[in-house]
Amino acid sequence: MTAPPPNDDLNPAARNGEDDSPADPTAARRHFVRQAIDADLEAKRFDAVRTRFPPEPNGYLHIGHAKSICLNFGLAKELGGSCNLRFDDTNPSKEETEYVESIQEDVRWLGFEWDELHFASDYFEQLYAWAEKLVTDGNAYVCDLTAEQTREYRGTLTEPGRDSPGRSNTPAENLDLLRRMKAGEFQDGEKTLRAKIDMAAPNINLRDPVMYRIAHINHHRTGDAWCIYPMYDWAHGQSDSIEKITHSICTLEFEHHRPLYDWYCDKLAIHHPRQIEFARLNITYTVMSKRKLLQLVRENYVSGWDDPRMPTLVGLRRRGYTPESIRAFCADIGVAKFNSTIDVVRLENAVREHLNEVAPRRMAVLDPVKLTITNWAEHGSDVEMMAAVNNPGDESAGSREIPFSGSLWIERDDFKEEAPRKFFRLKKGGAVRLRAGYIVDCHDVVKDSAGNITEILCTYDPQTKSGEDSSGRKVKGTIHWVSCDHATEATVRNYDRLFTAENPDSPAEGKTFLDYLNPDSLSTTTAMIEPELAAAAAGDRVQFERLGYYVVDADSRDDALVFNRIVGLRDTWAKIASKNPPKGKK
RNA sequence: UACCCCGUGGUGUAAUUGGCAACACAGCUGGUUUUGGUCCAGCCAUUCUAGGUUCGAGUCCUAGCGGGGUAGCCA
Repeated sequence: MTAPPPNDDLNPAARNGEDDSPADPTAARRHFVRQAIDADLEAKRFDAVRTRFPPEPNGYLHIGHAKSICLNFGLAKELGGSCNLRFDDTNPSKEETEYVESIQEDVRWLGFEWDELHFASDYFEQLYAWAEKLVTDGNAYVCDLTAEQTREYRGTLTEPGRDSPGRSNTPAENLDLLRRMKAGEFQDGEKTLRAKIDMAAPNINLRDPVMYRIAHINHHRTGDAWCIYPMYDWAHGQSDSIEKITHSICTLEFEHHRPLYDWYCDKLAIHHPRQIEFARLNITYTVMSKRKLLQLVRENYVSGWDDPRMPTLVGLRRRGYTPESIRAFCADIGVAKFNSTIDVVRLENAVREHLNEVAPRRMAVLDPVKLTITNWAEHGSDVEMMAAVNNPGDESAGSREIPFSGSLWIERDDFKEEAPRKFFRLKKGGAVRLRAGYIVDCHDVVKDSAGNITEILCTYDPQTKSGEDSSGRKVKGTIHWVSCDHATEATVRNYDRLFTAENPDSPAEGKTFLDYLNPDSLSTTTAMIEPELAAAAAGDRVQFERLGYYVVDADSRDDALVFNRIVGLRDTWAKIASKNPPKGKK
């Protein structure tokens, strides 16, 4: 048993970290939770660090949970402690086994392994025994008020509450009533067990909070064994205590539950963990509430919990995010009590940074237009194999051979008949480097009757072969391509942000978050891809040169590849182009 | 208009606990580059306000202002 010191204040002034050597670069990076734990260890309040991640199995985990997971498991790892996974399954009307499984998968996918796996429902027997103790000690009573009456009696934020008639029952009467509640003698809602604290407390959580409610519902683990179920406050801290958790880390909205958390542990005189609250994660251009995510799924705004546009872990996984990048993101954003919103570019940047190191480069043309090399006949053979490096930043990634021919697909965007001064790609009368190929000069274009360009005619410069250029020519631009005869088709799903508003959670008058759904959050196209990609398997991540990072989707088949855009490359040209809007022409 | 928490560049987090406001991202300049990617260099702050204590305040004190949370038999 560990009694808490009187001062649980986490204000900076009250912090008392260990005396870190200033030379330790990580010392400055320690967030307030870490500092509090360091201080507790120093003060011998606890002998080790034991944390837990306590999800309710009523939905899929999202990036916000990842912050909590990284915090709890990370702290345990850093400090040589332990971290449990515990399902807070005290409300059988909302919880399902499906979620229990997905949550475990998600935690493991993120790269963490729990020391012990528990369910709050495993503690129902102990919880009940403790409830009888509180009753016997005169610290809890059975209340007859209806839900409606309970609300009325509770008072308001500015007025104190009134005592429930049950408050004057004797312990013996309460014990009898509680046992009959447990035995199923009463209907749902007929009675509750309430802690006897203070109906005038300014903190409403202390106005005789409900401990047990009656619900004749089948529980996903305990079946029909129980018809009374503990409330969060009654179950959570006690579960922490049973597991000898030292630091019970939760989000800010539980801050004024802490006095109740402490009250239960004190009255029971059991191991007393310290609850510490931090600000939950908000990210721009998305929503994080389980209710809203569920609505997006149920009403088919997305294809499911694992839709690549969802901020769920299953969604991010399918989108192609790496666990490393999510962990890096969580470490990057820090932990504090200030309610902030993180710019989604931070997340995008995290995955870009990781993939830049590990994703092999490949060429794919998403919006193909044909480029014909009119002097290719001068070349000795129809096809020439070109060496292309897999990652210019990583020599060990090696290179591959790609076929080059007189008939190529290039990106429609990479050609303009008349181009602005800063356009470094191909234009009529201009030249461009074909990546890992030759420099070509454009002399003409072919158009259909509607005036659309159907073919671009170029000559190649034999002196300019990639890697053995003897021409001395310099061109401003390099573009990607694939050989028509060697390319294969693939479906490419270009995903974008799900919402157009930075904060869909605060809609304008008369609107809802659904009014800000991005109609262009998914655009699908058929791309031409280089031969090397034919062997790509689901989950493989590559960089399509000059475009972005892509992952092979689970829907992909050997004869019908599907790629998801994880994130685009940083696009400086788009910035320049948007600053100098084209005049007149489309 | 009750109680609790929080205010540091555009965004987020630091500041050896009273001693030159730092790091990252974004933005802007420029350089390198066979990806307009990567990489490199530079620029970008009256620490919410007003008083006070002090040789010295982002940090301590007082008052104000602003933001968030709380009235489930949800978690």
